[in-house]
Amino acid sequence: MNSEQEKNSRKFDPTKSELEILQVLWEHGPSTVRFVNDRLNEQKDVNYTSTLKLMQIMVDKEILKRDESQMKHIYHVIEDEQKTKNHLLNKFVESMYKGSSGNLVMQILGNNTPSKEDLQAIKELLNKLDKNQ
Amino acid sequence: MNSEQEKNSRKFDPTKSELEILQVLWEHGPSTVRFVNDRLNEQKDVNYTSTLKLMQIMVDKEILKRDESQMKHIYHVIEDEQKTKNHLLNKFVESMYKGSSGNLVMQILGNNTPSKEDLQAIKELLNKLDKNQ
DNA sequence: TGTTTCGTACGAAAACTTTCCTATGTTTGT
DNA sequence: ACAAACATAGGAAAGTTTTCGTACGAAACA
Repeated sequence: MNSEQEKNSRKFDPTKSELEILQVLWEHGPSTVRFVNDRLNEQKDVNYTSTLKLMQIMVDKEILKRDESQMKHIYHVIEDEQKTKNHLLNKFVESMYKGSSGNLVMQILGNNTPSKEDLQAIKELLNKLDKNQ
Repeated sequence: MNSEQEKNSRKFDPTKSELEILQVLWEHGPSTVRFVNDRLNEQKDVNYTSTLKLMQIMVDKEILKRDESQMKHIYHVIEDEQKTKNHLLNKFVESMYKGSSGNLVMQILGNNTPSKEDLQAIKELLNKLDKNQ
């Protein structure tokens, strides 16, 4: 097994705060600490150096990478957004629905009220899956 | 706002270990600490008193309630399984898919491979929703 | 050039979660 | 009655995550 594969298979389990930072970076792309901290402060009080520290830790964990060529370092997420979300989704389905994504979908459709657009999009996706099988 | 409503609106955020205990109780119904601990030990090493402590904490947090009429206390989950799961699901959708459950379903259907039975069940549910609208 | 503002680095405190040791009482079986 | 097995209670230790104080250098600007 080479180091590339090791890196990919390393389990990636962001903490609550790390996830908040990831979401800012996913939404806005590579950013400075200042920018991320400003976004976070729209939701909650958090000190600049706290955000800095967290993002430094995330670099250590190889969740983020940073461009240090400027004084204001630019941070970006290493792993693809979809890949990470899919991983977290699978973990969620695994622990909450015994691995059955069908169960989860049924709970969504049954207990919540998805918009008509959502429903339409889902139907189309289902049809496409049918044709491909 | 009366205390009943406060109780319902109190945010409920089980930790990782608490969730493991909840899952045992959801699957097997009201149980003793001994039973829960035995189930947990099928997956990981954990001392009896650790499980006891955790379940006592969960009683404090009003996640569990216990019947102390016997020497072996019987613990049961206070909130309904579906309600709790729905709450956690909503939080997940909120933070990961900007609140759009449609987005989540699409990711599931697109990136994973649900079984034919799952797909069929989903279609039927969709049809039922259509008729009710 | 001096001072104010803004940046990173680092360590330690604070907060939260998890684990388990010890004390103590109850039940079971000999 | 005694010992062994089993139950709860409580607190402290260990582990993890989050927050922030302090130090110090670079940039902006009066």
